[in-house]
Amino acid sequence: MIRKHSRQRDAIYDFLQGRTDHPTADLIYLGVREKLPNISLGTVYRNLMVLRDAGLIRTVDVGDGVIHFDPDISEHNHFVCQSCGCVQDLDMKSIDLVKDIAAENFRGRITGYSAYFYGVCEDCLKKQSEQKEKVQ
Amino acid sequence: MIRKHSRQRDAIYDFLQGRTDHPTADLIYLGVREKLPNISLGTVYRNLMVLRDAGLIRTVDVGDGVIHFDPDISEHNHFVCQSCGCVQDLDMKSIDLVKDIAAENFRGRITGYSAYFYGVCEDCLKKQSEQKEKVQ
DNA sequence: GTTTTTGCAAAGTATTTGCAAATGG
DNA sequence: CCATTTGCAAATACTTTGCAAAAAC
Repeated sequence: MIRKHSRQRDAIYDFLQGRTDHPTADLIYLGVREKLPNISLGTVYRNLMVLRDAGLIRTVDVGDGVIHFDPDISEHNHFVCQSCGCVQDLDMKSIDLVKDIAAENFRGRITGYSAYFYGVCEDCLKKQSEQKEKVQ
Repeated sequence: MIRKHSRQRDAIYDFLQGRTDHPTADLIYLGVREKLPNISLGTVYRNLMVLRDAGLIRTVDVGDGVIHFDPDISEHNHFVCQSCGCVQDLDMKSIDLVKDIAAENFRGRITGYSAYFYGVCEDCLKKQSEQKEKVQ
């Protein structure tokens, strides 16, 4: 639980605000170090988990073995580009419908789900078609 | 790519066949060691990845930081019990519908998704209601 | 015989933790 | 002042890798 303020935690929180690129702890560490050069990676990890437990940020798992962090705490899903690795938000309607579909044939209680979608992002699709044009 | 047979790889594959409990590499190592006491953990990891790349088994990520392995290569989703940690198969209809819902407002190309559902499994629900009865 | 696979141990990667010192209220 | 938080470094957990020897074909 958060009991006191700390410049470090505030800096980490502020760094995340407005970002939609879902950085990893390592990237956050590098970014926050520009304002607080003495901050340590351990402190970054600790505070990210504290902020997560306080419900102020979210962790995002996209199957790459690294935790990503998201300042957007509203219920939404994510997309990972298999070409460039970027993680994007997914504005997904009927997000609860998915849970209902899963619960249909299941005898336990389903309270939620975690999902990520993968494929090729808009930018990489563009680059791919530009490459094709060059070849022709 | 698989070029030669090996007792180790066969034993790992056989150990998984028929299982629905999605064991981790470590558990597979312990299990296979009963038949091949000299097998090493590195060999287990190597072969699990070889089998996965050959499309003979699947890896399952349920957000607990450990890779689980599944001999069932058909498209299906998974459920993790937050009480006991077990991983169960989910017989989920309209599995592709989920992809379609996600693609609605997205400008890239979505080719697939990975999802796991969480909650309380049937067994743990039962245990919980038994506990309640005792207290009353 | 040549190539693949193994066992072992060491390395790698991401994250967590113990502890004395610093900071916050 | 006293409890929380920090920086540092060491530890942990899981997985991957290098290499000489063994196994497969």
